[in-house]
Amino acid sequence: MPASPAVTAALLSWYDRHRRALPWRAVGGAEPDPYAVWLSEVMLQQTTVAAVKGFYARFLALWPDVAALAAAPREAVLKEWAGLGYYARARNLHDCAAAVVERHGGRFPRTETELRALPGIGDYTAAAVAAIAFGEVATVVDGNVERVMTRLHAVETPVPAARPEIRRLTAALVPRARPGDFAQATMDLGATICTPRSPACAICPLTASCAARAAGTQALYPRKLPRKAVPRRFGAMAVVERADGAVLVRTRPSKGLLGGMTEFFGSDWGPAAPAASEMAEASGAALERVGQVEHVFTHFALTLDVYRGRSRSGAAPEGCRWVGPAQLAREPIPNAFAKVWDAAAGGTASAVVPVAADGLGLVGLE
DNA sequence: TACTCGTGGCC
DNA sequence: TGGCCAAGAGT
Repeated sequence: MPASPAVTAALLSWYDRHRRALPWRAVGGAEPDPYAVWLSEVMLQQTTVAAVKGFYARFLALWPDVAALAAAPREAVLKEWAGLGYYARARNLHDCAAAVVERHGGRFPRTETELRALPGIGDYTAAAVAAIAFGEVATVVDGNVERVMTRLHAVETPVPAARPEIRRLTAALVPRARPGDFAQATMDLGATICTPRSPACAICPLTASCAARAAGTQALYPRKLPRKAVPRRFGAMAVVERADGAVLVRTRPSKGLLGGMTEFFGSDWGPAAPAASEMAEASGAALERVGQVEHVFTHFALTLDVYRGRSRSGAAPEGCRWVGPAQLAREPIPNAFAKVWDAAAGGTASAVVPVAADGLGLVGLE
């Protein structure tokens, strides 16, 4: 399949002048570190560059290579991932590191097929690591590439049904010489020029070849089917203290929503929040309601009534445990529950632990 | 195929 | 304010 020299050349030329400087990118033609490429690609799944940068730096400092990450305790990996979202990625990341050590002697395999067989590596990440880290001629298709290609060719089929067509269109443009740069160029273009809203067509290197631009319809692509409305659920969560200042927590089931993460004592989530008396009885504590927090997950919104109080007996309800401040700081607490902590701590001046605001919450636990 | 699975920023 | 969006994977 012959490449399209004009579009590919224009894109690579633009990339050579305007590529973004990102921490995980090798500089000056240096060899990319496959571990760094893989780690960044997993973190970047459905996640913005801005959100990833701090997490990436901390992971690389704590675990500089795949063997170090494989040897880390699972709880430590989850704790460092807390706040980044999609926690199955953290579990798969850890499993993948172990698999690379066990199956491949601690070196990432270089082919798309071998990479694809590892935990947490799907079609996109396998192609991206193969192309960027190893120079394999792989077709990398992410959300940016979809947007660029559907505009370039005015693809009328909505995604995800258009994926096979988008893949063919992309594959026809991949150069044998610089497949990794081509992939990153297309993604950089999608992130900075061919953006979802208000694309900067006037300064786009592909504007002369773009079918949507010629028709003035660039904003219509990629075509998408309407989504369903997100339902709302209600529940309650309580920050319960023991006399010595320990707090009641429990670990969520290892799979599913926020799998393996730590939560405070709480109710199930459903059409209505439980009554205050119900929460008090189940927790064995005298509770006061201190507020409400709102959190929007991908497919539902959650409203939690927040309670705070002191245990009467010091007994932990079934499945719960007491943790002191030092241990609490090591717990993997997702942002949804960090909001609960903040609301409980901010409820009165006599909050157990002072809370500052650093944008990540839980500063009072450090 | 269609659903599950976080979070923050944007307009 | 709320819907949309972001370098997707697993089931």
